[in-house]
Order: sequence, then structure tokens, then C-alpha cells
Amino acid sequence: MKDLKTLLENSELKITPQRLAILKELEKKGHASIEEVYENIKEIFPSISLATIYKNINALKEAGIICEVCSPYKNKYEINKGEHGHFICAKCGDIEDFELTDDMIKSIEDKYPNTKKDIYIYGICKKCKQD
Amino acid sequence: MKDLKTLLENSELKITPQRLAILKELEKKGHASIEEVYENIKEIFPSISLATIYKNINALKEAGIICEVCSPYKNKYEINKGEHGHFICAKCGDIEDFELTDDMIKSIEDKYPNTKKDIYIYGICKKCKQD
DNA sequence: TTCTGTGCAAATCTTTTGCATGGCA
DNA sequence: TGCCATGCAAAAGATTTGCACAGAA
Repeated sequence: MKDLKTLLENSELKITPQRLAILKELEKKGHASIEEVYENIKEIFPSISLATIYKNINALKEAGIICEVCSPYKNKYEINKGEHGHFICAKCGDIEDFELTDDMIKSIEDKYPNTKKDIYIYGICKKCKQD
Repeated sequence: MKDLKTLLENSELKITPQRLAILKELEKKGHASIEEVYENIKEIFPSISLATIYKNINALKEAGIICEVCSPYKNKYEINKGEHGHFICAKCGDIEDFELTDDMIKSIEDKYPNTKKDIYIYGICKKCKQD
């Protein structure tokens, strides 16, 4: 809770209950789409508008507090937490974070030096493989 | 040209000039968005409808002939050509293909065995870095 | 000839914008 | 108090659908 406030304090953005609620939701879920954020926040915060979610997601993205994770299914958002890998299920859209191993970083550094190593691997997750 | 026809012949989809034009465009550009495909095909094929592009892109995707490359900028499509890496510029949306090195494949295989190794790295391309 | 594909227009999402009001600093 | 943020409604964009006609097999 305190953490999320700090994120906003260190930015140009004002602290509002709506923004805290969005960040809280992303923290809880790890990754969530606009629609998911909206649906969940509406329960606690019935007056919130979808336009507010859009505006804030964009503002938070702009400010570097959150980032977008693209998938063929639906784009999601996560709180920025440095380099890591994403495994994205191409079927259900679920996203799983993973630590980059030294080997991965090295093999990619060879090819693309001085790049932020955000890596995305698309595949079918265990759950979807069973179906 | 012969190749593209064969792709359709081996699928459930009928061969039409529109579909061939879409595939030809993707082959030429490597990667293109719906809008780009539409704008370019319209020059040779003025009567084509945007809805036809959408329907066909979806049908071709469904048939596994093309695949979608997601980016924060704009989604693009490419002819399916087996495992490879994509370097995606998070600023201009340009996509550059690269061969996966054995090291890359190995380090990812360790983490996600038996997955198609389509890897996406987001960064800023040389062109955009200069600005 | 049959059945799928095309093109148009309308319908449906999705996302953005403008503006009056409310609320943080 | 001064401004930025919110919420509403409308606008703008993106994508899908329905249907009559055209064209591939």
C-alpha cells in the first residue's frame, strides 16, 4: 500500500484513490487487461468510469510506472519491475513471469547489445495443453 | 508466386486474387499491419474492401498460413516460416527477424521444454535511437 | 451448379476527447 | 485557491457481421 503511493509521489502524477486502486489491482493480479481492471475496481468503486481507467493506464504507462504486455489475445498491464521474461499463452492469454537466466541474457546480449532484455515467449500453457 | 498459391492449395481456403495479393504483400514487406496491407493492395486492386482484408487475415491466421506479431505500436502479420526471433522497436513498431542461436534455444529450452521457440525482444531500433 | 468469397453498409466494440464538476496539494 | 483528475456523453477508430451478388472449383 505504502509502496504504491510512493510510485505516484515520485512521478508527476497526483495521488488519487482511482490511481491507487488501479495499481493495487495490478499488484494483486500481476497482469490485467483494461477490462479486468475496470470490472474489478467497479465492485469497490462503483462510480469509476471506463474513461478514467484508460486515461490513467496511459498516464501511468507514460510515467513509466506500469508497462504494457502485448498478446494476440488481449493486451495487459503490469507494474514495472525491471528486466524479466514473460511466457504468454497464445490461447488463453495468461502471462507468467520468469527470471532471465545468465545464459539467456548472455545469448541475447551477443545479438542485441545494450538493450533492455524484456523477452517474450509465446506458447501454450500447461492448463490449455490439457484441453 | 507459385509458392503462395501452394500455401492456399494445401489449406481449406480457396485461391482468390485478393488472398494472393495479401500474401504477396506480406511476402514483400516481411511484416505488415492491416492498414498497410489495405493501402498497398488498393493501389493495384481499387475495389478491394477493408472488410475483405480483415476476413482474410483472420482466415489465413486460422489456417496457420500467417501469424500475428504483437507490438505496443500496431499488430502486424507475417507469413509463417518456423521458429525465429523478432526484434520489435517499441517506438516505431518496426520488426526485424533474427535467427535463434543454439545458445538461445538451449537456454530457453531449459526453462520451457517442448515449446515453439518464438521469441520477442522489445527495444529501440537503431533508427529511433538516433532521434 | 454449388458453395465459398467479396464488397458494401450497418452494427458493434474499443479507445479517445471535450467539458463541467470535484478533489488533491 | 489553483490545477489536475474524474465522470459523463459524444466522437472517433477499429473490427465484425449480414446480405446480395460474383466468382472459384
